[in-house]
Amino acid sequence: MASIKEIAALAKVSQGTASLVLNGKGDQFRISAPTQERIFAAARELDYRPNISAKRLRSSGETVAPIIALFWTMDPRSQLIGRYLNGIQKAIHRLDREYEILIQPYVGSQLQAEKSLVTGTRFNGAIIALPTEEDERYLEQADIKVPLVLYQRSSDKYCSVNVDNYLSGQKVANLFAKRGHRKVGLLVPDISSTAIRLRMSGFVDTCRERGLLLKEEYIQYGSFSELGGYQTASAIFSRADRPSALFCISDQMAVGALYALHEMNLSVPEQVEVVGHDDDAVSEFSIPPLSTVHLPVEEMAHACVNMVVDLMSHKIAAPVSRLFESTLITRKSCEGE
Amino acid sequence: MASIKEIAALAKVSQGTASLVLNGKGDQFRISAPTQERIFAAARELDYRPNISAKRLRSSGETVAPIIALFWTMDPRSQLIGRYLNGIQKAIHRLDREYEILIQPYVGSQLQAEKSLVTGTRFNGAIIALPTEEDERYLEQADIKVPLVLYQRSSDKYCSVNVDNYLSGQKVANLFAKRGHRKVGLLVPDISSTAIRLRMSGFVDTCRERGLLLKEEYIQYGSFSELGGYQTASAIFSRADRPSALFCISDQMAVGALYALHEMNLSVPEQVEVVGHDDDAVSEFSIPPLSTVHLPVEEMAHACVNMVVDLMSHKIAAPVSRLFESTLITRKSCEGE
DNA sequence: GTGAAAGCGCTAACAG
DNA sequence: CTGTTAGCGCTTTCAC
Repeated sequence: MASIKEIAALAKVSQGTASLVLNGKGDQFRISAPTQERIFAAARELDYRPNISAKRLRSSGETVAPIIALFWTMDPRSQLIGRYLNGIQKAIHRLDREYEILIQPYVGSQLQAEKSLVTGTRFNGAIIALPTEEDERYLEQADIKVPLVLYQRSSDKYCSVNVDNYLSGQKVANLFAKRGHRKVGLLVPDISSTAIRLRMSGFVDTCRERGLLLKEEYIQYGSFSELGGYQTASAIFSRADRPSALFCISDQMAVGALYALHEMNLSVPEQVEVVGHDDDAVSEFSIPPLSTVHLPVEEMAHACVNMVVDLMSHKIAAPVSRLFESTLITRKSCEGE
Repeated sequence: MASIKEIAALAKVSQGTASLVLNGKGDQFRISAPTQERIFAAARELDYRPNISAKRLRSSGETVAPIIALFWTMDPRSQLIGRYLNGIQKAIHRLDREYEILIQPYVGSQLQAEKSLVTGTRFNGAIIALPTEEDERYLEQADIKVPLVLYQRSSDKYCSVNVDNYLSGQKVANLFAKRGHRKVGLLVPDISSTAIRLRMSGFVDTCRERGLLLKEEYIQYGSFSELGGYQTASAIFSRADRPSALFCISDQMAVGALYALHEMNLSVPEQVEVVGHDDDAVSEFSIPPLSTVHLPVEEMAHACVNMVVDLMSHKIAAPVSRLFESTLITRKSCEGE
């Protein structure tokens, strides 16, 4: 990467002059037009980009606030980011000190490509949201010294903020049992995620215990999207032998499922009861309104921020974790008792 | 902010030693335990946070890629970020050079609080998404030298990527006219945004031209959310004298409106036809599926990235703008001709 | 009008 | 085991 030194050399001026001109102060300092043009030409030729770190270091009249990075996977779940970000924002606002927040998108299962995590050269602390199982494995074996908090994951090695996912699955299965269902279905996002696996096993295990029939054909994996829900629900309910209740481990999928059922003239909740997961904004206004497992996203975001701040200021050292509990929200698609 | 120098002084060691220890290399360099403890204690006492810029500058074996910042408002529209981010990500991936992307959340109408825009000390170029009208005014009068692209806004002073919002409104009004409606309603997000105002005037003007009746009571302002759509639609349709078609300038609001209509036993599209705006993922799976104005978000994201990159490399100087056209997608809530 | 030089906070190589 | 030193790339003050 070309530095300002090289620009100066090429334009046959001193570094200082080059800096002035490149920062638009040429006229102010009355640098002659030809000189300015030579400098700009050199910059264009060498494709000059100022080094932000150097700029910032030097111009450090402005005190630089500590930086918290939020690693977020660039996958279909990107929908969820809005809600979580709002929580983060509010939590930071409440702190006594200023922080900069920087969102670092990364490709799921490619966390190891993010060198900044090990070099610690971009931020003072980080929150890693929704890592895939592969990413978790990478983290467990890696030696990361930057203060780190995992969101929606648990770990022995790092701090974490999580929700009892297994319990969430159990709650839904118990609800189905109480409602007198015998045959139940399950839609699972085809995403590598411990959280989703736990919700699934909580549900599956409890179904077994309570004698609910969860045939293999009643479990379908689809993309984390309305379309995924539509396709998988269609697959399950197009058979003659169908379940009377359906758990979708994502509200987005549940919305697609509701549509599929509507299309097949199966009425919800009369013929099929449906429960989603997450409590997205839309679920209160779907037709019918969707029963769902509410994730305390804002509270968890808050906890993440506090934890990473404490970690940065060495107030906590050993990995701690906070476990939240989700709540079942019953709406028309599957009323409570 | 305490620097490593002060830590070293307080712990009575040299700066070098302090650096070693604070970076976890104490054991590796066999710094004695008491010394290490003294250093850590000093750091804790002075609440030391390493200066990231300095770290990065120094450890610059890793070449630092130019940084593109994406300014995004922290308001209810945060839902939209997922789709746009995906577009950005893909566009960057296609470039020959590496870039870092950094998302900078900011509070709507508070863009002037973001000093980094004028100091240019955090990124090499920036995209500003969805500024409010107040933010636009600030930008017009400010003297910002960092390469800048406005997304979903137009400007004479800066580069911009936009869609013909006025035309979008016209298209919907024309559709309603063709469908033979006489009385029409309008739901508007109560957000300060030029884009939304233009969509609105395109719709209102064309309604007038084509002789559609858009009474004052048929225009409602609500929050950019399902709830907002629900409330405003309820307000319009609870009267005896109601419109037969409804344009919601946001799919999220449209979803709430669909629910309100369902609740009032007004069938869509038989009694009321509904058209949304944005083409969110959900609109294909609402009940009934929602006709909507498709925003070419991915293409626009792509254009933003290319533009800011060209700006950074001085390939373009004068402000240029690209205008996209939206397309009307007709689904069951309001079929085409 | 332009150049020279100092120094932002930090790390790493080298001494001792 | 710990201290000293030389910059990383940039801006800015002060000379000339």
